[in-house]
Amino acid sequence: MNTELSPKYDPSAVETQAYRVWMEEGCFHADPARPGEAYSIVIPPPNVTGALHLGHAINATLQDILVRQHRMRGFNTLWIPGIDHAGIATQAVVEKQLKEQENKTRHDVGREGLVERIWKWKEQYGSRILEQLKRIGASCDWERTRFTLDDMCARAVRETFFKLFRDGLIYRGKRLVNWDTFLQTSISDDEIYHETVKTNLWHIRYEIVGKGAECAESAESTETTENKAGDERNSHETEQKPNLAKKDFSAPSAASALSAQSSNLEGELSSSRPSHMVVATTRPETLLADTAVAVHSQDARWNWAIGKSVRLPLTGRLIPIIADDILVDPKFGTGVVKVTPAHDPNDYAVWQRHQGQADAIDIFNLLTPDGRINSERPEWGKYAGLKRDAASKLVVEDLKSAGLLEKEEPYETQVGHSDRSKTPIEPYLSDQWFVKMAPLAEPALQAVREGKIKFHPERHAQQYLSWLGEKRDWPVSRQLWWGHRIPVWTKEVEAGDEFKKGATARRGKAAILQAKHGDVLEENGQVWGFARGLFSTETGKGYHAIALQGLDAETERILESDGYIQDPDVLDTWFSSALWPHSTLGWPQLTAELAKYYPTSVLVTGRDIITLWVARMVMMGMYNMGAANATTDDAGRITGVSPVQGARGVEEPRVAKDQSNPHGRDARDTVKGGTALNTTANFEIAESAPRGTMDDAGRITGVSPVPGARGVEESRLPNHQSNPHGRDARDTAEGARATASRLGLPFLDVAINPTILDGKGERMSKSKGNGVDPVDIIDSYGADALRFTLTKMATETQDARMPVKRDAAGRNTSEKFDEGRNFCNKLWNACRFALSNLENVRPTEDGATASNSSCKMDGATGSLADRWIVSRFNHAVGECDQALAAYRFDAYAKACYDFFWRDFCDWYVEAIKPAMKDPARAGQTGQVLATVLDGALRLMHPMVPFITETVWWRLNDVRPTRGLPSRLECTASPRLVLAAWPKLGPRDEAAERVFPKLQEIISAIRTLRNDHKVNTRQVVVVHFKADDDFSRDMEANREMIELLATCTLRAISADAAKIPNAAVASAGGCEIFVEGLIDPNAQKQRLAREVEEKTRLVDSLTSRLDNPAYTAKAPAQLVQQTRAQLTAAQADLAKAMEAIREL
RNA sequence: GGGCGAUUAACUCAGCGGUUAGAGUACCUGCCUUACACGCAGGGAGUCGGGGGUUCAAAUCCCUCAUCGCCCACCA
Repeated sequence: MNTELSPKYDPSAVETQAYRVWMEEGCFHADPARPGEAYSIVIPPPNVTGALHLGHAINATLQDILVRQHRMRGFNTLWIPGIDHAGIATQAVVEKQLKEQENKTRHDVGREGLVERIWKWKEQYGSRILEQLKRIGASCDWERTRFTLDDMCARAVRETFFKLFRDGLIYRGKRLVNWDTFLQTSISDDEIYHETVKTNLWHIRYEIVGKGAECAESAESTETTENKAGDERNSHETEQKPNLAKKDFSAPSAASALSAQSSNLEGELSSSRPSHMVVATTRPETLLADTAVAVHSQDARWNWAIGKSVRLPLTGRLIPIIADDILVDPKFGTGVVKVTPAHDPNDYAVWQRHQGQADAIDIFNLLTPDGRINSERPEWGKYAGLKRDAASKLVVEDLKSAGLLEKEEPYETQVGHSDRSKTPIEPYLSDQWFVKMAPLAEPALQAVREGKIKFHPERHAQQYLSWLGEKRDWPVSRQLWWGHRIPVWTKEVEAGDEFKKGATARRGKAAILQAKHGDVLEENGQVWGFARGLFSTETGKGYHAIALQGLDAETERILESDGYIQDPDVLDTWFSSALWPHSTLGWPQLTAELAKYYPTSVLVTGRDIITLWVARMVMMGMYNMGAANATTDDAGRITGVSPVQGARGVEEPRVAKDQSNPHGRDARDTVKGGTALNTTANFEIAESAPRGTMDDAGRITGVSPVPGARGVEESRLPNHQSNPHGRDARDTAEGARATASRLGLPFLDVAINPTILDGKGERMSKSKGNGVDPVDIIDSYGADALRFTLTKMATETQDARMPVKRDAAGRNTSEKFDEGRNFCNKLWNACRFALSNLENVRPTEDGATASNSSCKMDGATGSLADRWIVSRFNHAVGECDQALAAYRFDAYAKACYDFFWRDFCDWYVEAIKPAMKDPARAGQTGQVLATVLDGALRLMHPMVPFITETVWWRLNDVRPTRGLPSRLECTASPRLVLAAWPKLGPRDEAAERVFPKLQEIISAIRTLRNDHKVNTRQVVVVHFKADDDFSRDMEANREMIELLATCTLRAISADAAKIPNAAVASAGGCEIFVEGLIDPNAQKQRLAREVEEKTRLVDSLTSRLDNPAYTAKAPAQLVQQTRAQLTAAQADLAKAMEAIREL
């Protein structure tokens, strides 16, 4: 290979070649059999909905930095790439395309047709995404690329669903869900965004109807029994009671109604009990499905009416007036709330709360799946079939003509919209599968609370904890066609619960009908399914449901030929994402990869999916991989599968809880607000815990490692389980890994990468049009430039703003990448220069040994510059190590930048030019140059891999042996990607003390030259007045000073005489006189500035020292330092003032 | 309503108890000094959002106000 570096840096040539070599040589491929501690990362799989933008690019870059650095550090490193099928999002995109291009809906093309189209989309965008990642330079193990919908993931999904199903953690229930009427599927809370919508608040009159005609009497009794507090107001009410009954309900005058209402609001002096209640709503059409109105039990305006009814407008149906102190805020509005359980989450909660109580209320589903008023109730006849807006309009009109519309006022409200279809969502009552969260969430909370998993920056743990702490059950079914189909087959059972009586007389799949509720189904000792009885409150029918454990087309066929039907729904896309860290490694098979690389080392992701994804991965990782299912060695590696303890171990803790709950209600199954799930709408019969036993014989592969008692116990009882040793097992890396492995944690660290915003502070996204395609940036700036800039932006302050503008080609771009490009260009050219110097110099003949002995870097004979740059390099190594260990990528980039550009290019390379031309010294300095260049390339490689790799090849050609093996590790490696990470070496304090002083005086001379407008090439004559030590240092480095300051040193001594007509400066603790620079004005200006500065400093230091508290309380060393500073500053000031006087 | 974060040079951001607050970009001056003009040398530029407090010492810690952003909940 010709390794010569082209004079002009051409990113695309460099990138193409380097990446091809890495791929051809399998540099990214991980082999679990190879030695080395494991370091593994799974990529957050990008959605296959479209191409990647800069948000993905920064995420990939940061992971690649970690992966490359650890690979160089000798870890057995694996980075798994992959893509997410992104269920609803992808289907929505394809459906939209279908509509736009062919004007068809999914129903026109059918399930298979649509899924086929989505697969095509997936092929197209999936490969585009992988291509983008490669262009960025991601060093993923492409042989292990996964897709959340591939067979490997599918097996993990089946296994997990099966386990949850068997363990009673999955149930089917009627729930009020967020319904996307366009896509006709439920969506999770997280897929909703709110938009402010201008609408009206309609005040509607509901006529109060007593039980029979005896309103007054019943009112009285209500008061006496229920009102213990609020006597004052009650006395009003009691006195006013007689006026109540006689009212014309049908058409009260507006005036009287208004006055009645307003006085009611004040709760005083109302002359009569109102004949009606006024409720306000933004959704008048939902009143059709009202099943109650609620008031606060302590609200004297209304509590007398509790137990009475109101006549529902337009339908005439009577609905009860109930008390609900949670729903109703008596201070808000009229104090009366209409209750539409099937169409409002709060109202649904009311319905739940009142279930089984004396004041239980009804629930009617109002809508059809496509968002129209349904025709389930005859009373809705006129409105049935109307969509939201039409129904609303008509209802309002009808209310108006019936005189029941009290008023109509403009109102702004937040309306939930589906993130996928961008249409308003409707609360909708439907059958869904749910995962119980409480038992899964608790251990996941614990893992973070106890620091087993650490967030970086730490504060992000809070979001995780607060979300998981709610333990809201997870609705996992989606009425979609793109995704993992729910692996449950059901068959109606005629005699209601016949399935419960079945017997497993025969083994084998033919015996499924005999399987009874709670049976583990097996054949030849191989478990294949689990049976459960379901009961539908809606149809009143019983169902036999079987969840399959694995992917087995044959079994599915048998089931289906037996009349079983697979559930049509698919799983929430996050279900498969939640398994990602272990499913990609082969689980449920116990693969070598799983044993070696799980738990993964770190998850790098954006903060927006901490709840959606991170939390669920922890839960499912712990559930599937936790504890007793595998034994581990001391380092936490899985060494084998322990005998599966069977379902019993899992059951026991659960059974204990269930016993208190004989009706199958699950008190743990709560929704927000502490309301227990009402279980009469729950399909599941769970009167006994699953009872299956699992055969542990004959399991080789393909059978799940089932969590045994221990893991589950731990997770169930976390609060009793304070760390007995009082110390965090993370004290050692090995301990951390062992703990994580035992608990099944998917990763040890979570590093949150910044969100990329545009110049206006808006989140970058395709749909907003402010998204930037990383490939566009790579095309115009280069991948390394992209990576450098993104790395530098990866600060702890999360939002990274990036002004975006449009380039000539109409692509989005950003000037932010100039910095990265400049850096890469500098890097290229500096390397080219260094290498051309090295080419011209013979390396010391006998290689490392000779050079090692001839170059005494920490002795006195090496040049100051040589010793200094090695020390600076070691400083940089320390900075980089520290930064990367703390996930401070910006600090890593800065350390590289400062070292390479400022120290190496600006000073070292300039300083050694004469030495490299001098055959007597070039050998030695060449070794240092080669060695430091070697180290710098290693240090920067994770961030800018292409350019460093390319230069590395050239360096290997030019200098196969660098020298200085004792300082910098120089293990021969033909490929930088596989070379060793630099070791932290010692600093050279003397060199780092003296060199900066030389820098100072050089800068001072340069400044004088500039101030006096001396021509760049004109050599000036300089005298120094300096102490003996520094005089010696300057003398020793005369060549460097003269070169870098373009000057000749005339006199250097402690008593150098003042030179007439010389420009004067002081720096590095000495006085500098530059001959022949006569520009009194410039000189005056400069001295005046210096006097001002020094005066300020002297004042500041003086006042500090004058403060007795300071000298008494501040550290002595600091005080001493301050004194020394003051002395120096005073001396400087005196000199400057004297110089002014002499002008 | 609850939580988190931000506010530092014209712009984008570091710094998070201790010298005269830094970088990149932009700007000004001079240089095409044969590695690099995507560069070199030099320079100007900030009462660290306002107010209070703690401390010998505050950009840094605490309180408060203002503005902006994000997350969660909710608005009948």
